[in-house]
Amino acid sequence: MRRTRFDEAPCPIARTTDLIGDWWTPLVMREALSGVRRFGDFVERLEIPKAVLTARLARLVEEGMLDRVEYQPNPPRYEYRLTDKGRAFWDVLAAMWRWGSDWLWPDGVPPLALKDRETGDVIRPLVVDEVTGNAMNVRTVRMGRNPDAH
Amino acid sequence: MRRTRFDEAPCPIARTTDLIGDWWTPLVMREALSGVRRFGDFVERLEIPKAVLTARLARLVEEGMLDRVEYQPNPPRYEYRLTDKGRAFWDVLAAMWRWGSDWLWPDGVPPLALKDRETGDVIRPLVVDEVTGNAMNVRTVRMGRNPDAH
DNA sequence: GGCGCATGGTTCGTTTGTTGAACTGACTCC
DNA sequence: GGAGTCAGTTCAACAAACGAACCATGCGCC
Repeated sequence: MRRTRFDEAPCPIARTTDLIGDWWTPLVMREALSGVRRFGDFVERLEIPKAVLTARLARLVEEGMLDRVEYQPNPPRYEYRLTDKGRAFWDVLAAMWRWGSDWLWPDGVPPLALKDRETGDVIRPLVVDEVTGNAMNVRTVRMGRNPDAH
Repeated sequence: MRRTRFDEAPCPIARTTDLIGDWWTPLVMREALSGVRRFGDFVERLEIPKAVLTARLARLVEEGMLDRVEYQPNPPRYEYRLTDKGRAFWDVLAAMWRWGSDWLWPDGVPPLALKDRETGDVIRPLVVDEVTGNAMNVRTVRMGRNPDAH
C-alpha cells in the first residue's frame, strides 16, 4: 500500500496533508492536545495498534510536533510532550471540529461540545481572515504567488 | 484487516478524520474548491492513480460533499460539483493552509499565498471563537457534554 | 466506413501499510 | 521468585495504493 508523498509540495495544504493525512495522526494529536503523554494511554484511549502508534509518534517527533522525553531512568521510560508546533496544530483540529459538528450529524447535534475551561461557555470555532476578521469564503479567495517569497 | 473506521464516533474530529483521513481526499477537495470538476482534470493536476480517484470521488459523492452530474448524454459524461457541505469544507483546508504556511517552511515562506480575489490582498486564515472573536487556544478549551444534545 | 482522438473510467500484478495477537526486556513491589 | 507495569517489537494475514494497460462510447475527418 505504498503512499505518495507531498512533503516537498509548494502548497501548504499538500504538505500538511503529507504530515497528518491518515486516519490515526489527527486522533493522536487530539489526545496529545487533551493532555495525553504516555504510550499506554494513547493505546488505551484510541485502541490503536501499538505498531501503528510507534510509527505515528516517531513521525510526529521527527517533524517536531512532539518531543520524546525520558521521564524515568530505570527502566528508561519515555513520554511525548507537545511542542509549540504541535500546540499550534489545535487550530486545524478546531476547524475540523466545527465542520464535523455542522455537517456530520444529519439527525441532530454531536454529543460533545468545546467549552471555555473557565466559564464553561460553548466555543464555536470559526475561520476568519486575520486582517479583516471576515469569515472565510472560497469564492472570494484564490491561490497566488506569495509576495513575501524570495 | 480493513482500516479502522470512526464514522460513528461521538467526536467531530474523529468523524471528520474518517472522511478525509488519507493523503488524497484533502487534495481532491482542494482541487474541487479551486473549480476542478472533471475526472481527467483531477488526474492531470494531482497525478493521482485513476482507480484511487474513482474510489475517493465515490466516497465524497456518497457523503454529500460532491454531486456527480451528467454534463453530456452521448456518450454519458459526468462531472463532480461541490455541494454546500463540500464548500463549507474550505474552512478546514484554510486552517491547514495557515498552519502549514506557519510551520512547514522552516527556511522561509511558502511560494504560494491566499489572496482576496478582488483586492489581491493576502489573506491569513485564523481560527477564532465565533462568539468572542478570540483566537483559539487549547489551554483555555476543553471537550465536554453538548448542552444542546438530546 | 475506418481512424484517431476525447473522456471517464476498469482491470490487474506488485508493493507496501495496517491490523491484532503474541512476545520482550527492564525494573518494582510483595 | 512471581506477578505486575510499561514501552515498545515481531509476525502473519490481509487490504489498499500504485501505475500501466486496457475498455467503451461517440465524434470529426478523410
